[in-house]
Amino acid sequence: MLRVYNTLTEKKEEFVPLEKDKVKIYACGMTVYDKPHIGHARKEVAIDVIVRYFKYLGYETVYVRNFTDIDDKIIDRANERDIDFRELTHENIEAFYKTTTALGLMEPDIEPKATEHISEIIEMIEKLIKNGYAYETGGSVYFSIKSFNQYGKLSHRKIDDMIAGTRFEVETEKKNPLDFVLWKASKPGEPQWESPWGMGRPGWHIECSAMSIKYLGDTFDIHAGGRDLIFPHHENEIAQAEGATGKPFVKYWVHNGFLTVEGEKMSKSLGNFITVDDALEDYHPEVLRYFMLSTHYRSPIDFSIVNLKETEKKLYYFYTTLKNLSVFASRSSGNAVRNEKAKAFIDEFREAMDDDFNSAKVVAAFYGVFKYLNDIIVSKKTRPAPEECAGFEEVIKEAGKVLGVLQRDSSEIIEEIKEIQLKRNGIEISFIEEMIEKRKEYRMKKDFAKADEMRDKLLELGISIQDTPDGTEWNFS
RNA sequence: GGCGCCUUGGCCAAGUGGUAAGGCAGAGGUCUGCAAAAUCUCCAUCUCCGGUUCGAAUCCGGAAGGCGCCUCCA
Repeated sequence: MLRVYNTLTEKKEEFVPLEKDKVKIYACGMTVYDKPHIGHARKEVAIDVIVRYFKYLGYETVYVRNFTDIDDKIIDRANERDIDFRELTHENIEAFYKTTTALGLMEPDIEPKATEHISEIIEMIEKLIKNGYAYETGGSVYFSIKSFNQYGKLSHRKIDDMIAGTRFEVETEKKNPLDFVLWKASKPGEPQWESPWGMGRPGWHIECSAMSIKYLGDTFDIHAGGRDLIFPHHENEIAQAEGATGKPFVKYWVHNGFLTVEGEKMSKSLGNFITVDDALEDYHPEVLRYFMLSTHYRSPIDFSIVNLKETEKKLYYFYTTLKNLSVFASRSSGNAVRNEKAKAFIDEFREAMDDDFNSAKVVAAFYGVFKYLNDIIVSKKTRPAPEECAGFEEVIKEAGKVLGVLQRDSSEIIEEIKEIQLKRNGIEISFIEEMIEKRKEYRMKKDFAKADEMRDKLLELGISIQDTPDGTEWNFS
């Protein structure tokens, strides 16, 4: 039984889809005023795994992820660079796609853009005015939060408390300081569209309500996003959607925790702003992905060098084991056999994922199985039959597919990781090969003192070597 | 000022009232020319103080520390 934590009820609930065997998911995508950063990556990986697990369970999924390609920040950035806002958003959308490809994220079924849904937005605003939830003033339209008596139900706040804590300047045309803009009258030179209230553009929250309802219906199963979106963005989305349709908007609200960098919040002012591109310079995409999954999606995660290196080591270990395993599995006559241990692993995997997508627990389960495999494979006595080895390969791939890891060819990915490590450490591979060659010569001459010297030199650079039946191998330790 | 979250061994991290998963690091063993890799063994009573309970890391109250949101933010 799958259980999902719902921000609305603040509890883990049994997942029951609105429509049998079907899950409709909307995840708030980027506001494309800048390049995607690693916080975006975390959110994308989290929702990606959630969607993958639904598919794994046999649900038909409809996954919608939007681009908000018009808002104040976009206009400001475009003005700073003196380019058209469309040029800016196009650029950042391309950058976003680059990272989703690198991180192996599934493509959503639908990717609507705000600027392509202006008429739906206007329609929704008209409904809100008609239903008495919104008012027009000076060419702009605002949502009146006082008129929506459930306002605050998602973020569990009281309106009066929020007003007391208001720190920003109250815009005079608003009836209530917490009222938010649905349609913004445009200033000269700004992007603008025609509307019943004059030229203007949509407010920041309305696009998600309009687009999610258009593609998923008035009520759908899951709406996801970062924690920070709970208020005001998602709170406002509920007010808009339910105000317009009169129906419940979303059944389960899912929010991922924040990512910190070396213990601090990531921000431009702290100078610790890391784009996905930056991160991919130093770490393999699958390492980044696996790192994101080693902590439960709702918990905060700290992006630190120590943590990343540990993850890198883990993946390296997994793929090395997989490589050894495949040697035996390839002798299989054909049919893979899942023995007790293999079945137990899959059970563990499902149980963990059923518990609010607890990928951190899956990580532990992976450890268990890899450790077990390393143990039994080395000995001829305990080594499972080739068919059983193939069975292990199968279950690892099966679980790995949901997390989006361990699908690649072991040898290839090991080489890729090594390349990144060499680059990161500024070491030439030719130097390593030279040292290994020299050591080999000394060893042939039984000059172990000299041979050890070669090894020590490599060790100083963080490189350890292993003598295997197939020759000497090296890796970063 | 308001609302919410977090605090588990040197570090990272699961823990859903029933007697602390896993990993890294560390110590010791096997293997090895020596190593490394792999593997085995060892290594915590859960920030503090009260309370509920036969029994609490898990529930309640309080304290301390950290964080987030309330303004754009995944």
